[in-house]
This record gives sequence, structure tokens and C-alpha cells, in this order.
Amino acid sequence: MPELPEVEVVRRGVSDHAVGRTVASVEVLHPRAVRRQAGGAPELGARLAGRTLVAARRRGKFLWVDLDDGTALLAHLGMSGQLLVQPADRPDEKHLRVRLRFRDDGSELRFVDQRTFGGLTAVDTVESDGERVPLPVGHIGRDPLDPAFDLEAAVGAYRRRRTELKRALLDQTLVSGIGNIYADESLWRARLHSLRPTARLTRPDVRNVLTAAHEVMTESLAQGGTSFDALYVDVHGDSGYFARALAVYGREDEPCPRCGTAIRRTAFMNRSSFWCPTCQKVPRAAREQKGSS
DNA sequence: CCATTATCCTGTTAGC
DNA sequence: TGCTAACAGGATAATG
Repeated sequence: MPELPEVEVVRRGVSDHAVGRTVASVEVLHPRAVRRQAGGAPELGARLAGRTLVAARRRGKFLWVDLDDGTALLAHLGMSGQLLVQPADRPDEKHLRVRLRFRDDGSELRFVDQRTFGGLTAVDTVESDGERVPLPVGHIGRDPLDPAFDLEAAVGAYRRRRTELKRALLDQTLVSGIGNIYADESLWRARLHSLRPTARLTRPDVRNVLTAAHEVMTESLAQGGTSFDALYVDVHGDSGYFARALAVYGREDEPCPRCGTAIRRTAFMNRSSFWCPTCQKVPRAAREQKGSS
């Protein structure tokens, strides 16, 4: 699925091939792909027609294009979304949801999404942390790759929370861009267990896990750039580059790259956590809970 | 207000 | 072989 590095690759593709062009028309092939748009597909089309794309931007996994009237076209790829720049005569993809045609009559911008967890919305912008961003992005924290990311502020926010560390890592309002895969990889690198209470972590602990998140995303981005064409993001390319880079995610029963102990998999919030039982000690409270239930 | 859970979706895979 | 069930998971509305 698209993680932050893929979204960044897509952003660059949109920047290179769609920015500067003016929208002629919008065709919605699946209503669910128009996300939380008052007025639905007709409103999306009305807001985009005649607008020129000014800049492609990103915060966490949210991707948007600034428009020439101060509004924005917001996109989220969800689980399976793709934004493709395609020749107009290329046959429609099986899961094509939205098509943008441009006045220059060249290539089209296509939103393709198998599971329709993602979508597009035309929205107003709002001031957030000294920057104008789409309204739905206003409450989202900066991601670790953002030049304006404030590590010490994030450390403080984590320690003020009353929750478990992995829940905090997945909370996009604190720090954005970290999904299930990066959370597990970051926890393993920092040698911290997902169930550690955030309020009892030391500042260095939180610094370490967030620094690890920055590292693993930077490394993935470097590899993502080699595996994905800016024009065509192939879903089958996902396993290709992630499989080698990941230490614990999806590696149940395989040896920990650091100590050789078999990686474990446990249920977590309707999904999975992968971790090393030697490197990442289970906190006492969680251990007792497990024993008593 | 804050933290947690249910919900959306469909192609692939595992199991019987 | 064919069917069913589990699984993948980000964001948010709803609930506690």
C-alpha cells in the first residue's frame, strides 16, 4: 500500500507533469472516490473547472495541489489509491474512479483505487502552524521529513498523552506519516515495545523512536525512488522494495536481524504488530494483564 | 475533552 | 476443486 515514500514519489510526479496545467473537466466514475465533498461529484467538478494547478504539496500521507484561486485539490491514496498521468487514449484502468482532463488536451490525471479507501476533494485552505493547508489537513501534525518538523515539541506531545506508544505513533495529529509498517520498524530500531505507556517514557526514548521513524522513511524513500516511475506506480512493485528493507514487519517466525530471536506477531487494533521478544521487552503492566486474562 | 473502537472496501490467500 | 473466512489498513464518526 502507498506509504509516505510512495506518496512523495506521486507528489513529484504530479509536480512534474500536472502543475501549470488548467483543468478542463472532471469525470467521476465512482461516487465514493469523492471524499466528504458537500455537493458531491458535481461540486468537485464545478470547483476544479477552469482552475490552474499551482503547486503539489504533501503532509504525511495527505497530498494536495494548490489551485490558482486559493483553494486546493486534496487527495488521499488510502490503501490502494494511485494518481496516474496517462495518455488520453490509454484504456481506462479497471478501478478508475476519477478523471481530470486538461485544456491543453494532453495527458489526463487519473485517480485509480481498488478498495476505495482513498479519494479526492476540492476544499478551502486554512492556516496551520504558519502554513496554508487544506481544511481537512489543519489538525494533522508535520511528518518527520518536513524541514519544519519540531522533534522536541513532538517528544513533549507524546509524553503528555495517556496511551500506549504504538497508538501514539499511529496518531496523525501528533506526528503524521507513520503507518502500521513504519511504527513496527521504528519500535524495533528503538528497542521499545508497542505497549509501553507514553507517559512513562523518557525523553530520550521518544527521541529515539521518532529519529528511527525519520531514518526508516528516508531509507524507504531512497529505495522507492528507484522502484517507482513517476508516471506509473505499480501496485505489484510494493513487495519488491519493502521486502528487503523491513526488519520485522511481515516476518513472523523469522530471526531478528539483530539478535536472532524469532519475530513474534500479535493482534493489535484489528491488525498486526511484529516485534522481537528479546530486543523489545513487554512492559510489566501488559505482561500482568496477559497473565490474568 | 480525551481515548478507544467500529466502519468503510475488495483482491488475495489460507484452510476445510 | 470449490467454497468460506481471514487479512490487509488510514482516517474518521461514533461511542465510552
